[in-house]
Amino acid sequence: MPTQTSAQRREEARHAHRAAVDLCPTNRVLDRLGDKWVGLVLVELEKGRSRHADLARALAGASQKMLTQTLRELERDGLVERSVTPSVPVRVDYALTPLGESLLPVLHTVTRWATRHIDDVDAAQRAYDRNRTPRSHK
Amino acid sequence: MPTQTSAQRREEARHAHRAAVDLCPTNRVLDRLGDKWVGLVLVELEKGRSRHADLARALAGASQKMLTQTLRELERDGLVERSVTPSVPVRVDYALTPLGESLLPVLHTVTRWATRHIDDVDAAQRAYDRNRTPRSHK
DNA sequence: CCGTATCCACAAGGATACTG
DNA sequence: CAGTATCCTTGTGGATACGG
Repeated sequence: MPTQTSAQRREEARHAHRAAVDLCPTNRVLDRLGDKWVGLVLVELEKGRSRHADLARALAGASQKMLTQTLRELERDGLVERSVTPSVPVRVDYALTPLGESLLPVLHTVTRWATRHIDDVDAAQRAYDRNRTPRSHK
Repeated sequence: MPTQTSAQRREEARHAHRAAVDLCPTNRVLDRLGDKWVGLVLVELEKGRSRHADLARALAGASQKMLTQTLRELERDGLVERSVTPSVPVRVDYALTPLGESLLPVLHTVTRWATRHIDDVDAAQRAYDRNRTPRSHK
């Protein structure tokens, strides 16, 4: 008589595998890169140090909350450096750290693939949708 | 007298910018790559064609629903090909398409950066957290 | 064996208003 | 100017059960 049912064993395996996935460096990086505004911020900072207000202008689609949150996460990861100049009003600049700059080539690799193959992806999506959503007339 | 308030103009700009972001090939790809199980599936299929059940075993952490959903999305994007052998019970295999294989080097670039620099990221996070959550004793 | 349908919890993201 | 706090809507992912 087993001390655990097979369902119990499977659930344990699920949790163990999930913990491993969450620790996996690649997945952690993909996760960060997958955040909605991270790519845009990196591209913007690649042009050079930038003030908060300038970033806000460049990322007009992002809410103030999301912009700040994104910058904080990147700062915590050591990818972005935040520097405050205590004037009145205060001036806050953001810049890539060396670690952040080392990530740029990775981003460029993604961008290159995307621009080269996005047409293929679009075509595939259209073909897929065509076969599943046949023209309404029967 | 302006026909729109500045608040209205800013909101329009937000929406316009967001639409552009959603269309941007790079962001679309980052979005897909950021999906929780996409990286794992690609790594698994890189080893070769695989049955659904084998993928389920390899991705023990993923629920059946998410596994299927992930595979569908990748199929729709033209990255993965699904083939059904109508035996009893049915046998379903998944394999990378040439387009999917062309994405592997991109993934490897991410993996390489991640394994090389994850220690730096961890150190940065610890340092950041240390300065914001000072030891409880005062 | 493979897939779908439901229902559900939680996290991500956004709108707004307010502070130093 | 930069940031925080609050509230709210939506999307993502998971558990479970059922069907071909």
